[in-house]
Parts: sequence; C-alpha cells; structure tokens
Amino acid sequence: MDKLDRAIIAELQLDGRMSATAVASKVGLSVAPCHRRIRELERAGVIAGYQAVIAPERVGLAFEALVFVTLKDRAQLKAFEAAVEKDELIVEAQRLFGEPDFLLRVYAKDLSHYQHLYDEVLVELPGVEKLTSTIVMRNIKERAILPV
Amino acid sequence: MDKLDRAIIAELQLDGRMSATAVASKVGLSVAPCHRRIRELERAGVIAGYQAVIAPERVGLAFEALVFVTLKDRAQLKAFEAAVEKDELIVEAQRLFGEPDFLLRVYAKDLSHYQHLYDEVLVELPGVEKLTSTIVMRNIKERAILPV
DNA sequence: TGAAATACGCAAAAATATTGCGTTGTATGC
DNA sequence: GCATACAACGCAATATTTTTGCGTATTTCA
Repeated sequence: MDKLDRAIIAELQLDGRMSATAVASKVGLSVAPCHRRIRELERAGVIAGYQAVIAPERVGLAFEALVFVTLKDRAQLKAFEAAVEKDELIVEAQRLFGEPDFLLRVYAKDLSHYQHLYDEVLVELPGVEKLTSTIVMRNIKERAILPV
Repeated sequence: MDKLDRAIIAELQLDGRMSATAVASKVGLSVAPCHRRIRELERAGVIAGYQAVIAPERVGLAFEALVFVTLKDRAQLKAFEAAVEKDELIVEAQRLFGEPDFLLRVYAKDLSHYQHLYDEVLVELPGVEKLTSTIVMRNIKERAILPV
C-alpha cells in the first residue's frame, strides 16, 4: 500500500467503473502495472467490491428515515438481526455500544408507505422495546468516501 | 423503467464493474441494447455513479462512530455544514427533522485517534451545543442496496 | 556491493465496448 | 382491423480495453 495504491483507491472511489487505462494515466502508470495493482487490491480485500450508486428518488423511494432501536429482550438479538437482514427496505443497520442498541436506515415510497412500514414491520421486529423514527431532511454527505 | 432496467440496476448494485456483456446475459438481452440501457440509466440519473467499496480496516480506519449533533445556534447552520463537508474523516452527514439536528458518521484509526478528533475537531464545529458519540459495534447491513 | 525480489513498460492476444443498420414488435390513430 | 410511426431488438464491424508473457530497471536486504 504505497502512494500509487492510494491514488488508485481514490480514483476508484470517485468512479468505480473508470477503465484501468484511465486510472493508469491519472496516477501516472502504464496500463499493465496499474491493472495488476487493482487486481491485487481486490484480492487483498482493500477493494471489497464495486457498486452502482442508485438515486433513491429515481426508483420511487423518495422517503428516507433513520430509526433508533432499543431492545427489551437481549435473547431476541439474533432474531432481530435476522429480520433486519431480510427486509429490503431496511438498507443499513448497525449495532451500537450504549443507547440505542441499533441504528437502521429505512427507505420508503412516501410518508404513508413509511407509516405502513413502521406499523406493520418495524414495531413487529423481534425484541423491540422502543423505536424512534427520525426523518432525513437533507443529505450533506452520502456514500462514504474514505480518505486514503 | 421496465423489468429489464430494474434487473440491470439490481446486477450493477451487486457488482458495479460487471461488464455490459455479463449484465446482458444475466438479464437476457444481447449486448448492444443492454449497453444502451445502461447508458440511458446513467444519463437519466437513475444510476448516479459507481463506487469502489473500500474496507475501512484495510486502509487503517478500524474505528467507526456515529455522532448525534444538536446545534445551539441555527445561525451557524451553513458554517457547520461547510465544516462537516470539508472534514474527510466525517464520511456521512445528514440533517434530520427533530432531535438531534444531525447525524454524522466518522472514521478514525483507533480510539485514541478518535478522542483527538472528538476534542479537536467535532466539539469545535461551528454552533455545536451537544454531541453524543456512539461507537459502532458491528455492521449488520452496510452500503445500501435499494430494492428495485 | 551484489544477489534476489519486486515492480515497471512494451507488446500481443483476447475480451469488451460502442456504433450503424436492418428487422421486429408494439402502440396509436384512422 | 389495418396501416403507419415509434421504440427496442439483434447482428455485425470497429474501436477500445483487458489481460498476460517477457525482458528490463529499480529497490531491498544481507
């Protein structure tokens, strides 16, 4: 992981579909070694994968909420996590130290869809004691780009 | 946006660098129209971009925290957002309705680095009244994949 | 300082992207 | 119900990119 690797990572974070040829000229390498470096970064797991970034509102998911979850029943932890894993509208979930126990990121078509989701899905997740919904007003920064 | 477009989006969310040829055979199209559909999805902004997904711990950022921010001074909103925008270790930021005002996602090398970051950077952000740091114990779901 | 390892660039072959074009399928209006 | 228009398809040719072998240079370590 030298300066060139970091430059390559920086480029591919900004445009994951950039050709190896383009990356090479950006970082000042010829194609072959640049290509080998990219492959090696993938193999080593530094580059864990590539993703197309989809605009939620363009696929009908204009509503975004963050949900803080506190569990009453630690015995239901596994069941809770499994249920979260399965639901496609819960797009992110992390377990936290302290309070709350979990943070979820949820997408929905609109407010009414979200109300339905909240009543029918979220409150029914196993072991839930308390839910706090917070609607996202604006994204200042999205899609983590790591400094390298 | 028909079924084929949705299938293409699903594939490219899972592997953003998949060749148009591979996508075509997955969704049951020949290369040419598949390629044109991908370009059109990009042009229309449905596909907002592509990103390499970097493993934070492989680039020395093993520590992840969520920070809830409440502002005391709404007049400093712009300054706060600008400062957040500028700091590379704050990788995500959203403004919320209600309490707290903001949620930040912050990476650091380790706990001691985070303490430094907290004391020197986060508490110094313009207009901050209250900060609540929550350490991420585990990622159940990461990197939003939208259902389409 | 010299040997070994590592990374480079060049070049060739394979694969993929990209575009024109004729055809097919589907919707619209008469 | 049929003709016309429009949109999307597949094929095929060309341009570009990926991928690999190989010889050379550069760094590392004893």
